[in-house]
Amino acid sequence: MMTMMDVKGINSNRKSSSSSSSSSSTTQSEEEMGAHDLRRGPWTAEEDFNLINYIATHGEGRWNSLARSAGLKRTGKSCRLRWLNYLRPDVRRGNITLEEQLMILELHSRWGNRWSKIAQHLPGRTDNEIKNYWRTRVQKHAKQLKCDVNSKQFKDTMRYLWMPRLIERIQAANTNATSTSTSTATTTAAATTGVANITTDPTYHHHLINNTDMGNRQWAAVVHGGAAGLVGNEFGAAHVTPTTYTTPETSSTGASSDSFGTRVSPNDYYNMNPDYFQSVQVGYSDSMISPSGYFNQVMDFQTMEQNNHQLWVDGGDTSENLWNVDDIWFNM
DNA sequence: AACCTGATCAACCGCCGGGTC
DNA sequence: AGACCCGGCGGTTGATCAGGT
Repeated sequence: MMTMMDVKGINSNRKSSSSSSSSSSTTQSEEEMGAHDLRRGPWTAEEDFNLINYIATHGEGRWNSLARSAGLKRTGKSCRLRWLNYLRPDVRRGNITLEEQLMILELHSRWGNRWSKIAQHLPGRTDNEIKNYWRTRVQKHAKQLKCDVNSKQFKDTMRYLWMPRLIERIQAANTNATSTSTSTATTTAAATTGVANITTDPTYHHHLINNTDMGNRQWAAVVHGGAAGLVGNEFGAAHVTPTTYTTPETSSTGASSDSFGTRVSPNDYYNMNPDYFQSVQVGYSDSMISPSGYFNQVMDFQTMEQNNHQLWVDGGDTSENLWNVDDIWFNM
């Protein structure tokens, strides 16, 4: 049984207490519950404790009745939100990794503001967190570029500039990790095979450039390409280091730590997210493209980047910020 | 040290769809 | 059929933090 000190929410809340909440009017939820003494605002450690213990015993669901049964003076919605976004044991905390950034960009380009759908592909991340990330980081950059976040210009910048650059960085981290990892041989062999597969596929370059198609095949490769990137980070490594890097092949004995120092074994993670792991594997085998093979195609993007640069600059947009990718995007 | 400003993110709101009666 | 409840989603708010002046 957990103790009060285990509760994550201690001193972490930002909003004012219920006595100074932003609204004094009766809410819809209050009316629904027929209650007049509902608390709002930041959750206390005691409330967190009660909610966690109740769910540990009785499980999730039926949030309104859960709130009452647990003795919480909260709406069901509030309990659900607190649980899903903060108290759930598999919630990841800490910085959004490069791989996660890449995935968010890609998935958002496909699905738009479908945060929960995007979050499903980022295990441990909540829709709220991704939404916040998008609004605070991505939209900020759109603002700096003086273009609408939904404009073609901004989407092209993301697609042809930031995403390839993210891949580059992931690849660089990958290379750095593998160069000092005991699993170098395995990874290199796989990479070599993958390159061969790609270069014998005459349609591949077209697929890369015709990015309306990038979502499925290539993305599956990118996802699995996280051997030192995404997969490694799925286990909690904010940034790949030689000491924490593990390939999928060796990951069963490997472990990495997140920014909070929690060590999670990959096997544990796969057990927690079997669907996700399966989907990644399916995507990878379908694509027949190795991670490194995909990353090698970055050169195509770089060529496009240069072409785009010429096109856009010549076309009259001489904004320095527009092309100062590292400054505006990666140094966040 | 005090103030200002922008960034962050937990929590709230309103709306909608599905299920039940 | 329609009223009601509930859960889920996307949008928004605002307290707090951090860095700059």
